[in-house]
Amino acid sequence: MNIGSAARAAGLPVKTVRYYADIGLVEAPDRTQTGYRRYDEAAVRKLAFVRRARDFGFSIEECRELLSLYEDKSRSSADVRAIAAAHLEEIEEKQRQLAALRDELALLVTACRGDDRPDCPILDRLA
Amino acid sequence: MNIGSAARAAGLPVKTVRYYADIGLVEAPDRTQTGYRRYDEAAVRKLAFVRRARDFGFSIEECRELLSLYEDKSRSSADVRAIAAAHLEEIEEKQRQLAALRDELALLVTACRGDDRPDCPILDRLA
DNA sequence: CTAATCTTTCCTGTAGCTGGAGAGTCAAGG
DNA sequence: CCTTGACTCTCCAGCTACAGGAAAGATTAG
Repeated sequence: MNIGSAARAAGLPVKTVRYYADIGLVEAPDRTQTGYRRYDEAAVRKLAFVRRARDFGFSIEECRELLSLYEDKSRSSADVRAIAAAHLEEIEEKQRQLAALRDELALLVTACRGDDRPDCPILDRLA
Repeated sequence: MNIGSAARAAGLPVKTVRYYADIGLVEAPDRTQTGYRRYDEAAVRKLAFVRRARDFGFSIEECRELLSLYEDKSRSSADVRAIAAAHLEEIEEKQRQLAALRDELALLVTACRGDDRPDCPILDRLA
């Protein structure tokens, strides 16, 4: 399986697959004589695993940890849970910040008449 | 006023003030004979304006637009409002995505016992 | 006068890719 | 056999919004 098919199967751009190999996250098992990367089923599964974890907002480093736990049959679910719980906490913190921001900005937007005249509570607030 | 005092007055790191000058966002009015940037009150006001806009999550390019509207005494508040409203829409979209993500991840975390055993719904979901 | 603090420019690195150049490889069609 | 088009390779640059650090000059306090 060449990189193109592997990328399609995993749902990732070819560039990204190559990038993951460069940083040692998911490397192709071997190369052809002419230097083409060959991917097997296991590698494709790992790529797809990473894609889903990335969709969940896990960082590359978190993905690396999750991947090694994924590979480790004697892992404890507590280890995985700890990573996910920490990530969940980050997301919730981000949510709180975003909510505060939104509320304040929404106030400004509704306060601004948005007409031809120059007076604008939004700029006033920023000044 | 040297860059250090200006940065303190505006609540920004010196590095950031220099960066804003480099990208032509807020430039120091002039330089001393020995090359030191001199900032005046107006420049400091602009720096503080940008800092607050950045706190609101506006991008540098949005700040550039807001700044030119801020400077333009014949601006219409509608122009400002349009930028803010667009940004608000982005924030709300981000909020929706984050909420969906959080809910799904929270489900997984609660589903995982987090003990010494290897079976883990989180990894199962990612695999 | 000296030591400490500021300031300058320039270069590098961050996260996570994406785009492009230029060159080589492969499979199919004529 | 040749060509064409699709695929792949490596390397380099750029994106956001700065942060860190080196080496050198400027300024200020004691």
